Amino acid sequence: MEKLKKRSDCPISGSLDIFGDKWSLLIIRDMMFFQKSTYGEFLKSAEGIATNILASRLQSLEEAKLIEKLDHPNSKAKFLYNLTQKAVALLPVIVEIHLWADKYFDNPADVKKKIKEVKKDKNEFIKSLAKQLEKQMEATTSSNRTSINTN
Amino acid sequence: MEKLKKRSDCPISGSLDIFGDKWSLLIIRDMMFFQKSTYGEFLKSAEGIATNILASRLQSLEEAKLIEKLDHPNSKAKFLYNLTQKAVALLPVIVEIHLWADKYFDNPADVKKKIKEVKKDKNEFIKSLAKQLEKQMEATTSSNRTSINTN
DNA sequence: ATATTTGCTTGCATATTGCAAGTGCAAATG
DNA sequence: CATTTGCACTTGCAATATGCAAGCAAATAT
Repeated sequence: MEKLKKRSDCPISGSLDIFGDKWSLLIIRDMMFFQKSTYGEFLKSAEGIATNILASRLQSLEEAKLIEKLDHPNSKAKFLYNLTQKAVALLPVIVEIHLWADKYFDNPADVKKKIKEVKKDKNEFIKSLAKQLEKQMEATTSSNRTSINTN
Repeated sequence: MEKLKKRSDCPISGSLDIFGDKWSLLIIRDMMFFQKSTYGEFLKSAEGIATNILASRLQSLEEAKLIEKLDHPNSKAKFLYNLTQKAVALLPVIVEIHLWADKYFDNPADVKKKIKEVKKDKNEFIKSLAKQLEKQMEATTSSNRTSINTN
C-alpha cells in the first residue's frame, strides 16, 4: 500500500522515512517497555491511536522489518506482533530520547524513577533490556509465522 | 498557528509531539552538521522541503525553543536561525540514529567514514561537536534577537 | 532606476489522519 | 447449537497536513 521511498541517501532521512511519524515509535515503545503485543493492546495506549492508523503503521513497520506478525499461540482470533532485532537495535535511540525528555519535560514520577535507573549505567540498561527482549523473541518466533505480504 | 499539545505524559510521546515528523530533525541535522542557518540554505537540502512546510517547521521549532530566529549580522534581507542548547542536547539522539542506520542501511562512503569516527569514541564526538555548536551559538546570540511571536 | 535575492505567504490539488461505523471470523455464553 | 461478545481489522467520510507553483514586500545588487 505505502511505498518505502527514500528521500535521500542521508541516514537520518532514511530513518525518518521509516519511523519519522507520530505513532511508529510509540508502538515500539509499547512493545519494548509494556510488553504489548496485540492490536487490541496497542489500541489502548494513552495517546489513543485511531484503528485505521494503527493498522497502517503495523503494516509499514512490518514492511520495514521492525516487527513480525505471528499467529497468537493462545488464540486464533488474535495475532502476535513481535519486535525484530532491527527494532531492538533502536533501543539506544529511544533511551536517548528519554534522557533528553528528562532534561526538558516534567515527567511523571514513575518515568523519572526509570530514567534515574538508566542514568546509573546506560549501557548496562540497554544491554540487559535488549537481552530480555531477544529472549521474548525467541520464545515466540519458533511458532507459526504469518504470511509475509508480497504485493 | 499550530498548537503544542501533548498527547500524553509519556516522554517519548512528548518528544514526538515536538520533532516526530519527517522534516524537523532534518533541519536540525542541517544546522548541526552542515552549518546551515538561513531559510534559503534549508530549502536547498537534498530531500527538497516545500517552502510553506519549511516556514511552518521553523516556526514550530522556534515555539518549541529548539531554534532561535535572529537578525542576520551581514544582511537585513536574511534571518539567522540558531540552535539552542535544547537542540544541541538532541545530539546523542541523532548520533544513535546514525549508528542504527549504519547497521541497517547502505550509506554513502563519506557518511560511513563519519560514523566510523563516531564509533571510535562516541562520547568524545558528541562532547566536542556540542562544544563547537555552543561556540557558534555564543558568537551569534549576542546580536539582535528577533521578536518572539506571542499570539 | 531596475533586476535579483531573500524569506516568506497564498491558493489549490493531493495525501495523510482521525473518527465512527461496519465486517468477518473465533471463542465464549446460554 | 444459536447468539452474543471479542478481536483484528476495513470502509467511508470529514478534517488536517503536505506538496507544488505562483506571488509578494523588503533588501541588496547591477
